[in-house]
Amino acid sequence: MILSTYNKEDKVLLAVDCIIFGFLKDELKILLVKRDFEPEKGKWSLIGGFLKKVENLDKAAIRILHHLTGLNNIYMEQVYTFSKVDRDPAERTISVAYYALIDIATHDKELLKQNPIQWFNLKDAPKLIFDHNRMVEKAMARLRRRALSKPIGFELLPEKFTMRQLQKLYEAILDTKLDKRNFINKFNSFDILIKLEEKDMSSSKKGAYLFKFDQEKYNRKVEDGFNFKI
Amino acid sequence: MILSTYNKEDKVLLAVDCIIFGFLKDELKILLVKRDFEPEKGKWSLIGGFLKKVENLDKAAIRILHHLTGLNNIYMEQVYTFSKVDRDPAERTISVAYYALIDIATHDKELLKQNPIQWFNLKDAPKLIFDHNRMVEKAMARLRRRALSKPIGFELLPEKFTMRQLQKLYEAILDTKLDKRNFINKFNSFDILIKLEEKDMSSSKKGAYLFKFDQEKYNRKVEDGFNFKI
DNA sequence: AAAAAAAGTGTGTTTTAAACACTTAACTAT
DNA sequence: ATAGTTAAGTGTTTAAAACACACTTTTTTT
Repeated sequence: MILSTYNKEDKVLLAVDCIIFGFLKDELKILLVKRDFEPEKGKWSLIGGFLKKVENLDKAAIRILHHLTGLNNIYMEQVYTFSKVDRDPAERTISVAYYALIDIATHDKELLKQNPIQWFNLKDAPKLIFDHNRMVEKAMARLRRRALSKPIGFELLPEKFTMRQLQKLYEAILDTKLDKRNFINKFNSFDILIKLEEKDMSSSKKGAYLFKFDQEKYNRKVEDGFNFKI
Repeated sequence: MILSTYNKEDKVLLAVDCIIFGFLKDELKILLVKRDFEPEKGKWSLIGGFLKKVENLDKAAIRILHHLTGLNNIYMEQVYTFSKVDRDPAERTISVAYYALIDIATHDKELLKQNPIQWFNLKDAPKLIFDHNRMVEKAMARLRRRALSKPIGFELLPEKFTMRQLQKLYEAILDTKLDKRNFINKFNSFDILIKLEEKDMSSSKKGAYLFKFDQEKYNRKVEDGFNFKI
């Protein structure tokens, strides 16, 4: 067999850029890195790198994220491939965007060592290089769609959380206010939460019951999907 | 500025593969091509080609589809990027899948000239090369999701169509039987159809009223989305 | 004139979504 | 000790949407 079949075809650089969402203090956040090479050195950027010949894109995303942040075992999902001809002024580069959801508190130690990396509130994140802002928008749209069709929260919240935190997470993602009672009724109907004896005392005198996800039921719902109508 | 910034990075071939769906005689169909080069010469394949340095992916998809089928002005949408290391045995190739919906009857003349191209019923399509069957599955999942969140049909049906055809289309996409009365009630509630005086006599003695889409209302619904719950 | 084949049409029931406000618990300040 | 403050917790009623369901009409064929 001829191995040079495609010889006359153009080859391109294939990048992977990661949109890492986190949630802390009722705010959706995004992890950015100060770029330390040209072009656009010193500007804020998504966490990114190049695909190597011997790995697939999922692997590349994991490797790149780990290399720049120290983060391990983060589940990522492909969002979209961006290919405008002059998106990177230095060289023709196509970039595949991946997004991930992580609980900021859990992963804080891993992150703190790393230097030019920082969480920003999604709302007041800086302007990013190239088409990275469009990537964030696209990932955000995906996250919103996901929140309406599957349970979300396991990856973004600490193991134990209050109903209020969960509601604030949905409010942040869907960018809307929700009624407390309807939210709880609705969420309970999914039957994926376990109410704990324990209370969280940090946000009120009375204290708020903590919940955790029933992992098995949660996963089943992720498979089957549901309809969370706002 | 240095243009050799990324010099040490690997470059790869970037392919585009097109999943072209059609609808005829109550059946969802897919357009395939008999591959005329190695590897896998003579096997059935999605319509595909390689990205050139000077075009973006959307443009490449349009060019490739036109080149192999003669089809023009077909709206395509990116689905997913496939990157398994050995997906193409000849050379490391990443492929971006695009899907499109077309009305078979309207485009038949353009297609007939082209030789090794053929419509297959989705159900009994042949085994395809590489990971193309997975691509079709992924595109099909996208199509299903799309049918539940936006109107569909404008691209797949002839200009004038019967309620029965529309229902059969939804049944084919969602792979389920729907109740005639409920389907009509539901669809009418979207208010995007115009009932014509004309009847289609081809499928019954009595004849069935023809409908067409109200283009403007249809487009508005595509923008806003809706919830078609089966 | 009866049979066959597809088209056309509406209602009642069940389920789901949405709106809505007061009580409880624990602390704080006087 | 008492009144005030703050967030937590909890159900019901109403409105809308989904679902189940069966007979009549039109025209051709025999």
